Amino acid sequence: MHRADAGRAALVDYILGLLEQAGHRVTEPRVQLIQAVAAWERQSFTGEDLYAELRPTGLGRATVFRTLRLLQELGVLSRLHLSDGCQRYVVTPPASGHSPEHMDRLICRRCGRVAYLDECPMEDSLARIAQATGYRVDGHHLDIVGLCAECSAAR
Amino acid sequence: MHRADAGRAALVDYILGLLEQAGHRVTEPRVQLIQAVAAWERQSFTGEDLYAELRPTGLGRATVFRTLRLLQELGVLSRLHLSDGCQRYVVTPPASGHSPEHMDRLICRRCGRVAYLDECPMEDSLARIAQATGYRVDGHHLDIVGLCAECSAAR
DNA sequence: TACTTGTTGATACTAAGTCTCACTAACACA
DNA sequence: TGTGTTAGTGAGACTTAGTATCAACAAGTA
Repeated sequence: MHRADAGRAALVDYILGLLEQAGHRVTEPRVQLIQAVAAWERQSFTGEDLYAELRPTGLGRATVFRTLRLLQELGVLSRLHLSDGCQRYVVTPPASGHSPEHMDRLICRRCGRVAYLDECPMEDSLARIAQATGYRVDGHHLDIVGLCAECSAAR
Repeated sequence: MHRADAGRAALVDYILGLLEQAGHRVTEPRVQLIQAVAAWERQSFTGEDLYAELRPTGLGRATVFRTLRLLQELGVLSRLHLSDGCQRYVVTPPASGHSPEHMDRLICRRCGRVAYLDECPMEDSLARIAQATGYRVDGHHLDIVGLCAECSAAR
C-alpha cells in the first residue's frame, strides 16, 4: 500500500468515526462517497464531479448532496468561495484547527489545490480590529488566492 | 438634502462615471438600479431584494442580474460569502483600496452590515506565507464575521 | 426474527441566476 | 435635429446547483 493510500484510508476511518459519534449510521453509500471525497485530498471538487463519479455505482443525486451537507456540518468539508462561484468543496484536514468559523487557506486559481495555513496570520490583529470597530468578532475566513509552486513553475 | 443623500448621489454619479468610462451606455434602467443599490449603502442585499424593489417600475429580471454582474466587473459591487450561501451583494466603497483581488471586511451576521478595514491586517504576513508555501500570491479575501456594535448592544 | 427509525433513490421542485431574441433607445455623426 | 448603428432591454424559456417528498429499504435494537 502506498503512503498516500494509507493516509486516505486513515482519513476515511476518521470521517466514519465522526459520523458514528454524531449518531449517524454508517451505510454503504456513505462509505463509498467518503472514499471518493478522501481520494480528492487537497484538490477541490464540485458536487457534480462527485455525482458523475458515483452515479455508475447506483448512488442518487440527492444522497450525494445530502451527504456533502452532512460532511460540512461535521466540519470535514468546506466550500471554496471563488469569484466564479461557490460550488467547489474541499476536505478540511482533521485536527488542523480549521473550522467553518476559523479558516485560513491558500487556493491555487489554476489547479484548485488548497493548502491550509498552520499559523493564523491574524491572531494578533483580531483583538485590535474588534477594539477599533466595536464589532464582537467570532470568526473569520481568509482565502489567499494565487498560483501553487507547481502551477507557477509550469508557466 | 440630507448628508446621507448627498453621499448617495455622489456614489451614484461615481458609478455612472465608471460605467461611461468603461464604454457602457447610461440608460434609464441602469440609473434606476444604481440608485437603488446606492440606497442600500453598507447593508447587503440579494438580487431578489433588488428585483422586488425595481420590478414595479418595469425593470426585468434579466436586466437586474445583468447589471449586478456588470457592477461586479467594474469593482463597485462584491458578493458576501456566508456559511448559508453567497447570494448577497454589497457596495465596495470607491477609493478604499478594496477590489475583488484584495478585500478585508467585517460582516455582521445578524444585520448584514458590512465594514471595510482601512488597513490590511495581513500586509506583513503575505510575503512570509508566499515564502513558506511556494505559492505566488496575487490576492486575498478576508471576511471577519461577528456582531456589529449595534447588534451586540441589542442583545 | 420482528420492529423501529434512519437512509436511500427517483423524481419533482426551487433559488438564483443566464440565455435568446425581437424590440427599443443611446449616442455619434451628418 | 434627424438618422443609423449597435448596445441594451424585457419576456420568458432554460440552466445549475442543489432541496423536498415519499415509498421502499436496511441498520441497529428488542
